[in-house]
Amino acid sequence: MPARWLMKSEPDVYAFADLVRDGRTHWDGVRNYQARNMMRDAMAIGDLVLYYHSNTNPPHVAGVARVCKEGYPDHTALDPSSHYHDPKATPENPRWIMVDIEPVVELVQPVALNDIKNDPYFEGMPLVQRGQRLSIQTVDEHHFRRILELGGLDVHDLLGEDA
DNA sequence: GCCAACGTTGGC
DNA sequence: GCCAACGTTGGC
Repeated sequence: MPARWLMKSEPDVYAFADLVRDGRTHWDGVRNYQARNMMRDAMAIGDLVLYYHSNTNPPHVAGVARVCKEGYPDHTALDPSSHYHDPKATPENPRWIMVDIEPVVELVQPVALNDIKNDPYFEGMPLVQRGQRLSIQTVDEHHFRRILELGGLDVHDLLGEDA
């Protein structure tokens, strides 16, 4: 069973529509060890991702993406001209890791953070926990499915299951 | 723009 | 290894 994830992006920086336009992207710029470790150790090709828009009103899940390349060095850490440059990164020890993702489908209806917060079904989901800032989070299967439903998608169809 | 929560840095 | 200072995240 592939794992389920949630990845945050500010739509002004890189929205789900940008991912759809590009067809695929490097998830560069992650500079948090917990998030890095998940990309390095746990994310696998085929894993599905809830694409979450943060720092927008309202914050919401916008679409579904899929991991299409597993963890490898984030070259922006080595690039002095990059906003994500890290002087402590070296080619021998690149320090930061990224994965590639590709779009699967946009939600028919975006699922707002508030709707997730107000639904007891999502109790315990990291996204709604106080102080949770991680830009990459694991998502339980039942939470994942419920988000897709609320987003107006056919879950069985999307996951390739018999109805 | 505010600020709570949290992570990182670096002096000691 | 402690912890104060500082930076970032991200909802509101």
